[in-house]
Amino acid sequence: MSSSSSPRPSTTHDVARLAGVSQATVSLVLGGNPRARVAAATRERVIRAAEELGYRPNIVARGLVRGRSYALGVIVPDLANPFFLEVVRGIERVASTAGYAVLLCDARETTPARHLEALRARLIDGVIVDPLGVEGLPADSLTDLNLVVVDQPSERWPGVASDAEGAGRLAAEHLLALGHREVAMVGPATDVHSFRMRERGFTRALRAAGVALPSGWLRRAPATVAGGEAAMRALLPRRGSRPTAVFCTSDLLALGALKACATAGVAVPGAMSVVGCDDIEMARVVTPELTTVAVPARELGARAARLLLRQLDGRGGETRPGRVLPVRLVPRGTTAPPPTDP
Amino acid sequence: MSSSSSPRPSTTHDVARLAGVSQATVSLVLGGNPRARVAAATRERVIRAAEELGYRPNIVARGLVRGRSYALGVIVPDLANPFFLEVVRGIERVASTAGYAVLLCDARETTPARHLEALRARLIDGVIVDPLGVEGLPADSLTDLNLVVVDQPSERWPGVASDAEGAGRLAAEHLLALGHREVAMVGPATDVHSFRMRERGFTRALRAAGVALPSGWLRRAPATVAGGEAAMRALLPRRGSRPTAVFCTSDLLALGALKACATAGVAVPGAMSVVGCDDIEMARVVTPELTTVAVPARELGARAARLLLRQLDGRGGETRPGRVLPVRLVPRGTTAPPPTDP
DNA sequence: GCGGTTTGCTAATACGTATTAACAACCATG
DNA sequence: CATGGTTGTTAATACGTATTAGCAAACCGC
Repeated sequence: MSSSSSPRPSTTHDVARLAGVSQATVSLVLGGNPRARVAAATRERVIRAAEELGYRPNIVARGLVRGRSYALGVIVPDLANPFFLEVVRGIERVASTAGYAVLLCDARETTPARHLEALRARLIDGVIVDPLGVEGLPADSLTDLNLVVVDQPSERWPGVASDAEGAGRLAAEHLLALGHREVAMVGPATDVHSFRMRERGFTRALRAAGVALPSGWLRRAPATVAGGEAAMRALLPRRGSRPTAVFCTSDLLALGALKACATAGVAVPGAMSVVGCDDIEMARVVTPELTTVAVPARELGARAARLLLRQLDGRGGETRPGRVLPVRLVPRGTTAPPPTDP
Repeated sequence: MSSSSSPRPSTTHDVARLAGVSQATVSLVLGGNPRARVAAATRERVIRAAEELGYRPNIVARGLVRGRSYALGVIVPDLANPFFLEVVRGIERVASTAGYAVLLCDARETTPARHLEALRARLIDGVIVDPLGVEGLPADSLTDLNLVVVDQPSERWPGVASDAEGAGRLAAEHLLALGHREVAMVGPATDVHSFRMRERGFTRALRAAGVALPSGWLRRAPATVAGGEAAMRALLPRRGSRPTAVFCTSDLLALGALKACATAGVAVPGAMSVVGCDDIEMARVVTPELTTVAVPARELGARAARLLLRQLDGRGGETRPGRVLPVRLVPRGTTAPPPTDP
C-alpha cells in the first residue's frame, strides 16, 4: 500500500556491470578517495554509468565498513529555548555542508545517558553537548566517543565557549553606570557552567563596586518564561523594599520578569530595570525592547561543529583552547536610572 | 588524543563465543524476533553473556541487512517558528520511545529535495513532512518512500491535519461578534496548505456575514515577527482609513503586528484588535496577551509519528483519513470591540 | 525399533560498500 | 631481452547483523 513497485536503488554492482568493470573499481572511483589510481577513461565510464543509473552510495553500508555513520549527535538542555535552537542551527549548517546528518536530542525528553546509548548504537561519529552537565554522565560511556562541549570548559574534552563571565560583568556594569545599587539576580538552579559563570561575573562586578547582593534577591527558577515570572513576583513584595533592577541570566527569564512587572503594574524601566542575556529574537519583540547581552549562539554552534569535524578527520591534534567568543551589551528599553523617589 | 584505548564494542560473535553457541543463535535470541524457537536454557546463557559484555546491537549493521535504519526524517518549513518546533517535539517523543531516531531538516537551510536525497542515502525508513509544498517535490524521488504529511491533505500520501479552516472561521466569528466590520488579514505568500485554509476559513466567514475584505487589507509577509511588523506598518497609513482589527494566520506574525502597533502608538486593543493563530508560548508573554486560536501542535506531531510507524510495520492498511484535530479560540487581551469614535 | 515429526541449533549466505593483496600489462632502463 | 618498476584492475575479504536451509537429536505413536 505505502510504496508501489519501487525499483530497487542501484548499487555499485549495478554500476560495475553497466560500465563493464568490477565492483571494486566502482568503489575506487566513487567512494571518497579521489587520489586512487584509476585510468581516466575508466573513471569516465564509471561516472557515466553511475549517472545513468542514478546511483547514490548507500551511506549505511559505507558506515558499516568504515565504522562511521556520517552523523553527529547534538544534545541540548531544552530546544524550546531559542538560544539553544540557534546553537543547533549553527551546528546544522556546518554539518550538513560537510555531508553529516544531525541527530537532535532534547534533554527534557530523555536522560542524556539514554540519548548517548541510542546515539552510540547508531555508530554516531561524534557528539556535541550543549552546556549540560556532561560531568554527571557515566564516564565509561564517553571514553570511546568523540565529544565536543559547548560553553563548558573541561579538561577531558575540547570545546568552545562564550565569555559567560564577561556577560554577567557587562550587565552589572551597565546597571551600576545607571546608578542602581539595589539589584537582584535570577538564574536557574541547574548546574550549567555558562549560567554559573554569568552569575559569577555579575556578582563579582557588583562586589568590586561595593554593592551587595542580598541572598533574598538571588532567585532560583527554571530557565523558562514561567520561571522568570514566578521569580519576579517573589521580588515584588506587597510591602517592604524591592530592588530597582534585576539581571536575568537568560532572556526567557527576563521575558517572564517583564510579564510579572506588567501584571503587577510595575513600570519598566521607570520603576524597575531588567537586563537579560542571550539576545534572542523575542527580546526585540516585547515593549519596551529588552536590554540584554548578545551571545553569538549560531557562531558558537558552528565552531563546535567545525571542531568536531576536524577531530573526526584525525586533525584533532590542534585542540588549542580556542578563542572565547566575545559578548556585547545591547542597551535597549528596559533599563534606565533608578527612580529618584523610592 | 580524543579517545584513548577504546575497547571495541562487543558483537554478536563475542557473545556467542562467551556463551558457547553460534552467532546465529545469539542473533535469534537478541535480534527482535521473540518467537524464535530457542531452548530456555540457551536463551538464558546468551542473555547472561550479553549482559556481561555489555552488548549493544549495532543498529547500522542491522539496518544494512534489514534495509532499515530505524530513523525517521522530519522536514519543517522553519524551526525558528515555535509552532513547528512543537510539532517536532511531538514526533520525537513518539519516535524515540519506539526506538527510532529523528533526523531534523529545516527547509530554510537546504532545499527539501536535497534533504530527501540525504535522508534516502541513510536508508531513512520514513519521512514526515510538515505543511510544506510536497507537491512541488520531484515525484519520482518520493515513490519508494514512506511518507506522512502534516496539515496538508493529499491523495497520494496519508497524513494528519488540524482544522485549519475552522481556525480562520473562529477568528472571524470572534471579531464579528465584537462588532468589527473593518478587518484586515496578514498571511505568508508561500503555498502552504494550512495557511491557505486558515485564510479561506476567515474570508468565508467574513463573506457569510456580509463583510468585505478589501484587497489592500490582505497583506502578504513571511511568517516571522519581522514580516508581521512590516505588514502591520503597511496597514497603518498616516492618513486615510485603517482597519479596526487584523487576523494574522500565524502567531509570529501577530507578535510582529503588536510590535508595529506599539511603535506607532496605536493602542491594542483600544484602537486595534489583533488575533493570531497557533497559540505559541510567547502569545501569553506579551502585554496584553495575544488572542489567538490554539492548534494542538504536539498532538499533531505525535499522531503523524504514530501513523508513520504503523505504516512501517506494515499495518498501514488502515489509512483512514484520520480525524481532523479540533482547534479552539483563546480570547485574551488583544481583542475588544472597535473604537466607537472612528 | 522404526518412519515421521518436532525441537534446537548452526553453517552459510546476504546486505552494499571499502580496502588490500595480488596480478597482469605496460614501460623504461640497461 | 631480461629486469625492475609503475600503473590499472580485480578477487577476496571484512564490517556486524539477520535469515534460511538444513542437520542432528530427541520425541512420538505404534
